[in-house]
Amino acid sequence: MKDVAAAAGVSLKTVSRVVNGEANVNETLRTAVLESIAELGFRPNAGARGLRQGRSGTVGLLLEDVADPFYSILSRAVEEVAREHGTMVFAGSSAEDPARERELALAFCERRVDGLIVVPAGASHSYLLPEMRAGIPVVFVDRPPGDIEADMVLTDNTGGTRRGVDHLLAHGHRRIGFIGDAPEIYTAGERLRGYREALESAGIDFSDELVTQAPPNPESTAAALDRLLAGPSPATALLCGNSRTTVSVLRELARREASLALVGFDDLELGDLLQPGLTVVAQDPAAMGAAAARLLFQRITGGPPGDAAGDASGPTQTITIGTRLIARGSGEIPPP
Amino acid sequence: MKDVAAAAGVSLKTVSRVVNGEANVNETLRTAVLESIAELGFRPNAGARGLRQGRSGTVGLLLEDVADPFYSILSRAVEEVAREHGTMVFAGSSAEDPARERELALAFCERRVDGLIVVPAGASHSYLLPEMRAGIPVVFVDRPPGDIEADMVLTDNTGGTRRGVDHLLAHGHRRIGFIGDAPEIYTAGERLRGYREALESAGIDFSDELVTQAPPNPESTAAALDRLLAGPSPATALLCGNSRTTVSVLRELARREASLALVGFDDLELGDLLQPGLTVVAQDPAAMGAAAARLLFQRITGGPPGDAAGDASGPTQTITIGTRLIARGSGEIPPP
DNA sequence: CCGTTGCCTGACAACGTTGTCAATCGGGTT
DNA sequence: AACCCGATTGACAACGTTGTCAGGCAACGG
Repeated sequence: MKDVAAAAGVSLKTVSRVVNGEANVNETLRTAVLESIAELGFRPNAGARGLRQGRSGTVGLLLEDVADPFYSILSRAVEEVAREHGTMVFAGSSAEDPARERELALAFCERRVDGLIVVPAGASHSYLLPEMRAGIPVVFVDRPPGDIEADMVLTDNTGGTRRGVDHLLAHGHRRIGFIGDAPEIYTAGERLRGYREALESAGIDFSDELVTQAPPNPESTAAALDRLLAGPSPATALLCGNSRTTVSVLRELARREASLALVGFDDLELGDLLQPGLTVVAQDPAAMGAAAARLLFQRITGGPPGDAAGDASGPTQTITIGTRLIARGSGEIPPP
Repeated sequence: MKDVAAAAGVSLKTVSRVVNGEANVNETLRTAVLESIAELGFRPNAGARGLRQGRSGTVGLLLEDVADPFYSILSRAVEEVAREHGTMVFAGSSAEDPARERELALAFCERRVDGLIVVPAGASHSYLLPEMRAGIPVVFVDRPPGDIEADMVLTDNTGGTRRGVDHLLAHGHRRIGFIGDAPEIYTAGERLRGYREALESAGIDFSDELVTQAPPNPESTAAALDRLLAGPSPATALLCGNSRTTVSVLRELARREASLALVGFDDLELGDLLQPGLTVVAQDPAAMGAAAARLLFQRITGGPPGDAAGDASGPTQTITIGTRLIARGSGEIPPP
């Protein structure tokens, strides 16, 4: 910038004014400065600007895994909203490791991100309190934070599984199994709750042997299927609590050449091409990402105090995103 | 940092020394400083450090679409390598729009990224020349840059389609169709070349009516299928030039209840669950991302001059990543 | 003619950090 | 006793930008 000023024969400050499009700069000088800028290939240093102004034009996005379709779609939605605010996105994968989550979050904070969107991996997030007090807004997505209060964007997990079970009930099933993720996982618990509620509303007793809560690996899923299909009155339908479980179940069913009514939670890319098509309770990761980003930027921009939606320090908000049942065949198989 | 220094009763510089783990600091003082840091919740400002040191600990990753599985896997691989170097990744989606690509790339440069990994959308990249001359290394992935010379990481596209065609030939096919992306796209051209070469090696005449080059939307794919399956000697096998085309073809075949031998280029998540399983020429996006990132960090770190692999200003390198044929059924259907 | 106003410009400090250099101190060397 | 050495510490400038403030100038009203 010093060079540009010298080349254009003006002061540093005038170059700064031109770069920032401030009013009250003589048109001749402005042109001269712009020419020098082009000639020298000058590009303002966002870091230095951030240092002076206190804003980096940067947000951090902390996911379980950038490569997971659910999160990558969410990520893209965040990016789009950030773009509207002239902000770039740091993305990082926690790999479900609380230590790594923390390490990444603090690394983002060292980069002085203007805000943080976090899919919690660990159970404790009090390590973020100092940062939040220092003025970095944080929005949690998909799962609530462990031990602090903050804005959240969640899926209507309970309503989703309720809808899935209702769908199976409507097709005549009474023995409906559920295979969900480990009970420590927030979403797993919520989804199980929806399953129970739906059965209860239908006046059907909850039976333990129809429910499995385990990590979604092939082995435990196969074992869960064994349990479901064994015994005198086996399950005729199954609700899968997450997409990895759904995939494992599909593989296992294909291997056994077995079939039963199936509804998955969370959509799969090629669900319509399977035989039969996969019926799912679809989440809307793009809506979640967009909602989280909007919430975050409201906090960053900081509306007038008192305006609940805009006040940077207002009470925390929770946004719940609904689910959509997509019937493609597998969920409409009647009981034998 | 000033506050920490005051609290610990030392100078700014001593705090800096402790933060950076420099030698020659009295153990007592070091402890005192660390205590003050913890107490005040001090976190060093990476922007200011970058300003002084000339390194931001940041790289930019410019993709077509963060949400696309191919790129999101690539992205994760880049993140892992960056992590080893204590570097965070800015990710951005160009949406195949050259203007947006440029805008994002320059925004990254304003943030003073230490390097740039780019999947080119546009045909011209000379706009990056000033930045590269200013010392920002750039590595291109998946496609070569338009009009500049730089490091690249590419898939062996030609070898991949050759392998796919060979596979179909080995299963007895002689009328093998090819539906690829528009000819402007680099990878589409390379893949078509592999198709031609494989046919040539087998002594089979290339026939125009078996080849379509068009954007991978459902309509043009359906039209292409029409052409392939019409006429006196229709195609008995088909090689799809990219995964979106593959999906369109699968949908269209399902709709028509038709079937033919099919090999896709680029793997699909649930390819093994389809009936029949989808045979593909799989790319390795993780390997591409890792290779690109390693190349980039070699340039950033800047090995000894003369060391081709490490010299920051050495000659450009091109790394080619091989493909893998995964037979799952659809490519092993014999001709009627 | 003079004070006022509005426009335009530049000098300077400050943002938070680190590299450079000088200063101090205890101890060993000649 | 004079000297040198290494270890330890701090003062200060610099990185590239912008906010603050003051100064200069022309037009304007009185």
